[in-house]
Amino acid sequence: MLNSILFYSLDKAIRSYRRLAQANIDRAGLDITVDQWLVLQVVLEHDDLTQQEIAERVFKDQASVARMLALLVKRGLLLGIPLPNDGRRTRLRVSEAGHQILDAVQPIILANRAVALAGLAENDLTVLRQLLERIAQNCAPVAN
Amino acid sequence: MLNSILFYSLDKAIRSYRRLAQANIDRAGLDITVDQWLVLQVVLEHDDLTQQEIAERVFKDQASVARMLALLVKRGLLLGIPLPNDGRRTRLRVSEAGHQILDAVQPIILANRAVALAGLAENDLTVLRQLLERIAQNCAPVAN
DNA sequence: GCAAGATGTATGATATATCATAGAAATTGC
DNA sequence: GCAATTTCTATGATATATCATACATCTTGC
Repeated sequence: MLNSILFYSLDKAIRSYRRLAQANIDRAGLDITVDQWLVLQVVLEHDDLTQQEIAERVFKDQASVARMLALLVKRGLLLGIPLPNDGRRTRLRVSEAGHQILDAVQPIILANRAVALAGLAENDLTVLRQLLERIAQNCAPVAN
Repeated sequence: MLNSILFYSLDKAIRSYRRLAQANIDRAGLDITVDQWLVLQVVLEHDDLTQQEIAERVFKDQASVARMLALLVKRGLLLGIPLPNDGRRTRLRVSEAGHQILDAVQPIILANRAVALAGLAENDLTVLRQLLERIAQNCAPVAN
């Protein structure tokens, strides 16, 4: 039975949450995806990362990040300024429009989390996080 | 910090597992994706479901399932036989090639699960599943 | 300095995710 | 029995996921 498979529950939980999050962002009239929001947030916090570094932080791959960044720049949420010391890269900066959308999304994300985690105690979350981290570690390819 | 966000851990765990699973399937020389495998497995168990019903079982949407079924038929893993009592539908059946690939993938999936869940006690899994189900339920849209 | 290797980015190909909608076929209400 | 509604499937548009690879640029070794 599918229901007895742990990964089914995992998949279901994350997909449910993502749908909820996206629905609430859409409902607020904000034109951004959850994934774009995440990348934008990472750039806000660190504007000197390579695509690969961003990819590791958001757990996507470099190709996905490259396309998302191009889209965010195209939409005017990010600015790409050529880096003088490395001709391959551009320094990314969140634009004014980007800041506005991040500010608008922030409370929605917090509300979503509250809804998603309703009824879970602080201790539950700690246990959950530990188990999930263990699974991720178990699955990680041996680096070397 | 991203690391303190539960959904980050969730996303990371499921993505790690999916990558491991796909890598091992690929390594075995089997030409099927994890998602295709899941759909094929569902059809094997119930050959009279609508796309919508399959979609609910695998927690995808109908459009995704439609495309995956078309691809599975095209690849010869599924057979589509028109249903006499409903001109809109076709009865899906797993082909001989489909059975072969399911049989070949089965042990790999089991091995993957063992690797992913190494070090987790039976009790951990129960707790984990309950918490994940609760989250999914919290996020589910009110049906009516 | 320069050749070899490493790093950073972009993109093609294919698969999946989602919404919206079109079109066909079945069901319902009356 | 037929019109209105519902159900089922397919598909367009756009976004993301992944691998592979092309290409430019940087770094290292010597």
